[in-house]
Amino acid sequence: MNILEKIAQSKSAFSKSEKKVAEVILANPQTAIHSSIATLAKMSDVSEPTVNRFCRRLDTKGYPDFKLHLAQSLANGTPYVNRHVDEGDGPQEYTNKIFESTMASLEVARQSVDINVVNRVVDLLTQAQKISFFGLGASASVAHDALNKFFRFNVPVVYFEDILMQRMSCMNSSDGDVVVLFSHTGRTKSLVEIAQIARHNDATVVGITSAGSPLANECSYVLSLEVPEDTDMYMPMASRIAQLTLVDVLATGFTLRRGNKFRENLKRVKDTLRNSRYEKRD
Amino acid sequence: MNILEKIAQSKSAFSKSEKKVAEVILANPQTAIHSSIATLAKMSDVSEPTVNRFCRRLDTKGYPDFKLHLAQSLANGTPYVNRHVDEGDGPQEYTNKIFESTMASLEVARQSVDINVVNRVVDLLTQAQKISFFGLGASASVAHDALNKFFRFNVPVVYFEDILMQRMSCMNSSDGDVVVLFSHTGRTKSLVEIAQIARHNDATVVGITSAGSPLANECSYVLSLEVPEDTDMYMPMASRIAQLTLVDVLATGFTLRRGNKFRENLKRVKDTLRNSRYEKRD
DNA sequence: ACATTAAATGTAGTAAAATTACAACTTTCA
DNA sequence: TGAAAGTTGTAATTTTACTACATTTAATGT
Repeated sequence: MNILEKIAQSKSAFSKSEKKVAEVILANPQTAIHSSIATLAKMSDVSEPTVNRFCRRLDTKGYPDFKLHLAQSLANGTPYVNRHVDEGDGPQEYTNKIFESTMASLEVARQSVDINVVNRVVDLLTQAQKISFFGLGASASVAHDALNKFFRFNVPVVYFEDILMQRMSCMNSSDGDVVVLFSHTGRTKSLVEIAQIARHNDATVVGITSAGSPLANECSYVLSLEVPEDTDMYMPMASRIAQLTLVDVLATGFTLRRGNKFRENLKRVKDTLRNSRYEKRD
Repeated sequence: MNILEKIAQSKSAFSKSEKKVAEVILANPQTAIHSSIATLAKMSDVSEPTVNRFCRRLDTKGYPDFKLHLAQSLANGTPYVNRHVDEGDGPQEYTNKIFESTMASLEVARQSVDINVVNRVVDLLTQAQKISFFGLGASASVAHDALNKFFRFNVPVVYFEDILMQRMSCMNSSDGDVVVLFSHTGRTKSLVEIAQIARHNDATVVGITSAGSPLANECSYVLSLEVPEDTDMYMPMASRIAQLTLVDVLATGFTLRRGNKFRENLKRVKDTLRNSRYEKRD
């Protein structure tokens, strides 16, 4: 587990002086890994053995071992999980926190993806007669994005923002059609209804939503993404990004399945856009 | 750069004994990071100063510093550097690669963001009479998402997919209006025109695009995101996610600027959605 | 082939860093 | 208030890393 996270969490288990050490390390971890125990002790205004005890409390063998763990936590661009934005943060702080927590969420999401389902869904998509992408609210833009991606593949793909259009579209669906539904919570009533309608019309329904939700129960296949809740801002943030990344994964799987020739075709699609762009001169 | 790669590459620059050290480290790097210079010397059958010289040749300050670098390289099982999807990849591989390269891109993007501009743009947004979000193609869904976010803030916010609507909207803009334009390349002609129209009508134009592009030149403020090119798939992937994360940053800055009371208001907006959802029972 | 020089490696001593043992000081609760 | 548990610091010890220098090995020219 990420040791910075661990420090933040076990704060209550620390003694007064140990907390001082924790503060200093959390404030500038990059400095910490390049300091000796003596300098860190001085920075935290405690004695050297206190720093040592601090390290052991975190289940490391001692200071050098702790530094190693710290270095690893800082290495992989997935620094602090759960770095929530708070009131007093300036632009520098909140910007970093948002980026970092987004990355952390992606890491969690990555580990929660069921590869077998991914593979199965890619299968379905490559064989689909028609693909529909629907989502409401924040997930609408995810569906929108999926449309954009799959549109390039020259397959029949459908996306509606309007809930009634979505319903009508699903009513007209049939065997061989795939309906992909996006919803973080999986509790949006209208979307659950759409899933039901689509299934009654023999379409295959894929839900990109949270496991065990009402929507998940109505789907033929569920790609569940475990994403730390964005409780702070009352806005969906990380969940959306995880969904989009999953769309990238599906799109990538799709192109790989279609093979090399198909990818050349994609390049042509991109080239077509050239006329609508200003040339890049190097 | 990953130090293990570096060791492998600089093999020719090493002396005979140094090569022995390199071998041992490459063979079992996990052991190496937990060994002292003495044990590593014994394992490699060389003297301690040789190990030390080996470390310096790799541009580290000494053995402890080298261990730090090594630990970072080992963190997270070869982190995400240049992990491009290729032909033979199975679902497991391409899923991981996509997630990892997305995270890597976010890290790069984070470092390239100009905090001062972020702060300035948040300023503008909080004071705007009307906010418009426009983007075309892949960036359309980003604009769509921005709409969704800022709509919750109860500020006049506008988004159109249709290029003509976008133009008309910009023609009607006036002093105090802020137009935010999304484009990865910044070379889409119609979007550059929109920037010009908006500026002629005294609106403030914010570009979320690449620095130095034609679009950037037409904007009052440019939030440039440096994102590694997604050359592989001929599809915008990481750039999009970086833009979305930046939208999150702006939205967060916005709410922070508006203060605590405002955030309670956000909570109410969220609660309003409750009726359209199935209850969650724990 | 041998001498001369440069490079590489190791030995031994030194400095620095981390850890331990223990003493002094706080806090807690009867 | 005073004993016990917990916390923190001082000083000594041990471990670790580094430096200076001596020795060996390799390279080059005569």
